[in-house]
Amino acid sequence: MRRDVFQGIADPTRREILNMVAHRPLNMDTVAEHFDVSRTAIYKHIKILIECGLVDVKQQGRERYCEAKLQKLGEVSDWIDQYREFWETKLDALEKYINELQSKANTETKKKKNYGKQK
Amino acid sequence: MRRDVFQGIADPTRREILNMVAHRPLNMDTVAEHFDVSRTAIYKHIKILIECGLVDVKQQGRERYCEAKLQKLGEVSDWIDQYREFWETKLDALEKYINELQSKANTETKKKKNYGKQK
DNA sequence: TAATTGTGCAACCTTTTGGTTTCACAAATA
DNA sequence: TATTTGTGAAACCAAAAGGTTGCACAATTA
Repeated sequence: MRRDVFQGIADPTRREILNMVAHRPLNMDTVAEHFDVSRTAIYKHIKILIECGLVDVKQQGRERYCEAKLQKLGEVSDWIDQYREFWETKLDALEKYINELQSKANTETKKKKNYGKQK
Repeated sequence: MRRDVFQGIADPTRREILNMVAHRPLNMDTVAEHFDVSRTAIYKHIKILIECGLVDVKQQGRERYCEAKLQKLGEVSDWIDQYREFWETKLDALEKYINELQSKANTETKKKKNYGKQK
């Protein structure tokens, strides 16, 4: 099964768990008590968070403390950043494309993109 | 079914679709041809992207052009930003918690968080 | 007009997701 | 020692995700 950060944060319960343990490490049951689904259900969510590297577990006596490893969020952040200009300049894809066409027409540059209909 | 941006970008195929149409609007089949799964499978992905507001469709004759609406990525970006200090300062949750404890001990402030074991 | 092209959708399938209840077990506590 | 507490895991379930094939149909093109 696919286990990447994007999937890790896809579920709202998991984002809530992350938010809890981001502030301070918490043991399993403390996390679970915060939700109205079963303890086991929360364990499964935590397991997924562990598998995709967003949470780390430290044993302490019989308790297991979850702590957030938020560095992984950087992957998502980086992915988004490459598109930031598309929305922060208030241009949508179409406007941006038209701009590209116009500058191409003006400077007679050769094609760089390859998604076009090539038939 | 849940339809938010987090879920929209959870699937790698959908991220790839988004990347394609971010650069310029493309009609359905052009997008579909780029993948080795069936056209219908890609349509379903596009449908999800539409439902969570990341893609918009413009009819043009019998063709339907998908264009990216990347503003929605801002929601994810904002969510991540609230945790940025946790990883960019190179502190993990535990260190940060210890720091919090220390400053509390020093200034005798009252508790603000409520995730603690209150039993 | 006939054939092709771009699309939508229904029906169906398998795997994953998100949940449950139940049992087991070791550590801490009365 | 007996009980409570924190955890793990198995067995099971319904629904959602992600995929398929096949048909329908209107717009375009030969």
